Order: sequence, then structure tokens, then C-alpha cells
Amino acid sequence: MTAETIMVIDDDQDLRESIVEILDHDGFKAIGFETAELALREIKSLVPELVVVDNMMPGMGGMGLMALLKRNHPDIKIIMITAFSTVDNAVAAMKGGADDYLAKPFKREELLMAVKCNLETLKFEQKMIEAGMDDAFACLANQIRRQILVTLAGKKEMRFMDITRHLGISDHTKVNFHLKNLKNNNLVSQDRVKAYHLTRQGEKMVDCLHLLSKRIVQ
Amino acid sequence: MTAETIMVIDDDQDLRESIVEILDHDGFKAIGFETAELALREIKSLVPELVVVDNMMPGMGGMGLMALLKRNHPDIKIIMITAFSTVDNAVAAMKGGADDYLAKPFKREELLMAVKCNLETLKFEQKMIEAGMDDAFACLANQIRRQILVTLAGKKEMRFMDITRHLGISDHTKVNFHLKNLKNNNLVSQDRVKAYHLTRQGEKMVDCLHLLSKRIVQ
DNA sequence: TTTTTCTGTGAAGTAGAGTTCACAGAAGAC
DNA sequence: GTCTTCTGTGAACTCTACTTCACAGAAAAA
Repeated sequence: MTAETIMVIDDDQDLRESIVEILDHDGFKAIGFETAELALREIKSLVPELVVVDNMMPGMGGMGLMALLKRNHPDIKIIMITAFSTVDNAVAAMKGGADDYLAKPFKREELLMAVKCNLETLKFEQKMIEAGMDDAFACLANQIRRQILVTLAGKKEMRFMDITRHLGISDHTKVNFHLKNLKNNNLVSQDRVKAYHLTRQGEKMVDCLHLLSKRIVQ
Repeated sequence: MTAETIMVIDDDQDLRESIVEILDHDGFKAIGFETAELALREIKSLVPELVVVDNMMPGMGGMGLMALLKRNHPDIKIIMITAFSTVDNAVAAMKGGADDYLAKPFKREELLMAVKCNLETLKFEQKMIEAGMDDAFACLANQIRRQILVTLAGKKEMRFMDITRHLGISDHTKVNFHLKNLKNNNLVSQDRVKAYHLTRQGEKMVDCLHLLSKRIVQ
């Protein structure tokens, strides 16, 4: 696992170096910039996972940077820090695209918590984006396939016509179609005597189905 | 309609046979076991709909059995009975995965009520899996819709073009299509200023997504 | 004001999922 | 052996989900 890159942008040199040091010490790859303009120049070659930026700065300031960042790199998380903290201020920051908001002065732990929490969220979103779950959901999206999975989960092992009859479907080729689909997705498999049963993946799916049904129903 | 299978696991022979007799008399197919280990040996070939298990038993005991059961057969309902009933005891049992909890001594009617009630719930959950969930899964089956849901979950409220840019999709009408889909399925809604946000149902879906991603990825 | 961006609709086309049908070898029943 | 049931395949078709395009009023920026 490679260290996440974090940009720290603040015109206050003391605070900036202090933040960088805290993050570095916690295993991140933190880099400080004095102005938004300087940071933007670097961002082409060095894309960070997260940015910590001060609200009030000479030049384009935190809000201006944020607008540009969210447009060109929508997946970079932004934590805004500010000295003059008001509700309006915070709301404006969040509306402007900030992912988190810290009022000065903040504790070391608050900063680290915000950073880690947002990186966690980022990772989750990226996993969702990576697809991979498409197949899983596609399998669950069909009622017949769900029925087959649940049926097999209860009986543990069934022959082809047993499944077909159990579902009350007259056309056996339709069942065969979905069964093949499930087989291709490694949710069910066949043994030597052609009996179908769930794979470990398939069992997990049934597990998920039950969890979902409990959650969706209230 | 075929009789539901119920396992009764208690080291106290008198009580066990008494429970089995009550359930049998009411039309269930009840089978007694003296220990959790004996029950587990049978559970491969004989999957019950419901299990009545005593808390205090020699060997792995009720809690140990419950943990195993919930892992391997999450759809089996578990009623725990116990002699020394305290609040902590009950809470621990429910946290451990019990679906219901009976303190000894209990009346015949209490037992039957608990059993029937939990079987009813089970049937309801299974019916949910069979039908009704089509729309829910259809929503989750599409990657863009999942991305929108996750994005909104993180931001709580976003305008149309913010979402589009955040997803990095050039054609805004495509996003609009899926957004409308989500709206029609009551997963997202719009406020007066046209900002999109998750509904309660939508939040539940994101919740489900979390569960699934955790489960599917090992 | 004009101009651009935002937010959306509806029609047309495309791709893929799902269904149905015709057929056929394998396995059991007789 | 014959006959029936089981277990499947592949092609053709249908239907729906998804995409793309053209257009347009509303809101914001200039």
C-alpha cells in the first residue's frame, strides 16, 4: 500500500509546516504550498488524493481553488480550514465543494480524523466506480435467478428438473438459461452427477439477499 | 403446505421432549437434540426453518451454536431459551443473533406464539426476495446509478451539473436519464432549488451497497 | 440587455437481456 | 431392444434498458 499524497495550501508558514509535519509523521506524503496558484501549477504532474486548503489567502484564495479543483479533478477530496469560523462560512465552503471543514485552531487528532475519514470515503467511492459489482448485481436483478439461488440454498443440492418444477416454470429452457448465467458467474456449479449446488460465492449472494430483504423491508 | 422443520436443542431431557411434543402437536416437524454438536452434525442433511436452543448447555452452548448457525445459515430463525434470565443476558443473546428470547419457565402459548411469529417473519422475508425487490435490484444493477447514490450519500445535496461533472460523464442527458430513474423509484428527490438529495429509501440503498461491497469482496 | 450555462424533454436508435421454439444426445424406464 | 424423461444447445425473436441527439425554457453571468 502506497502512501496517499496530500497537498497543504496555506500562506501561514508556521501552520502549513506544522500540518505537513503532522501528516508526514502519520505516514502520508504531504507537500506544502504557499498559494493556490503554486499548488495548481504542480497539480498537473502530481495528483493528490486530498487537499487541505486555507480559506483566506492572498490571490485566488481557498474558494477559488476549490471551484477549479472540483471542476477538473472531481475525485480529489478537499478539507477547508479557516480562522474566522461562522455557520455561513462553513455552509458556503461545503456548498463550494469542500468535503470537510475545520475551524482554527484545531487539534492534531481532529485534522487526522478528518483526513482519514475522507480518504476512507474516497476509497469506497472508487471501489464502487471500479465496477466489478456489475455482474453481482446483474445476477441479483433477475427474479428467477434469485429464486434459483434461494431454492438451492435451502435444498443444498438439486437436479435440473427438480429446480424447474419447484419454481413452477413450464418452459425448462428458460430455467436453463438463467442457470447457465449463474454458472458463468460462478454462483452455482455442477457435480459429476449433474446436480446443481451453490458455490461459496453463491452462498454469499444468498446471504446478501437475506440482509437486503431485512433492510429494504423497513 | 409442508410442515416446517424445527430443531430443539436442550440438554434437559424433560424440557426438550416437552417442547418437541408441543410443537409436534401443533403440526410442526420438531426434532430434539441433546447438544449443539449433535444438532450441527445433522444440519448438513436436514436444514430446519427454525431452531429452539437453550442458552446454558455443556459443550459449545447456545451462544456458540448461534454464532455458527448465523454464519452458515443466516436464514434460519433462532429462539433462545434460558433459565437465568437477566437483561444483560437477553441483550447478549439478541446481539449474538437470536431472533427471539424466552425465559424459563414459559407457557406453552408463549412458545407457540414465538415460533409462529418468527416463521411468519421468515416467510415474509422470503417472499420479499421472490418478488418486489426487482425494482430495488434494477436500480443497483447500473453502475452510474450506484455512483450517483454514493456521491449523493457523501455530499448530502448536489445540483445537477455538479453530479455530472463529479462522475466525469460528458453527456449530461445520460446522467439525467438515470437520475430520473432514481427519482421515479423514490431513491432521490429534489427540493425547491432543484438540488438533488437521497430519500430515506435511497439512504437505505447506500447502506445496502456498503453491506454488499463488504461481503462480496471477501 | 445579450450570452452563456443550467436543467430538462422527447424521439430515435442501439445493445443486450430474456423468451420461445426446434431439435438432440444421454439416461432411465419398460 | 423401444419409449419416455432428463438435460441441454443454438437460432430467431421480442422487449426493455440504455444511449445519443436535437432542441428549449430557466437561471445566471456578462
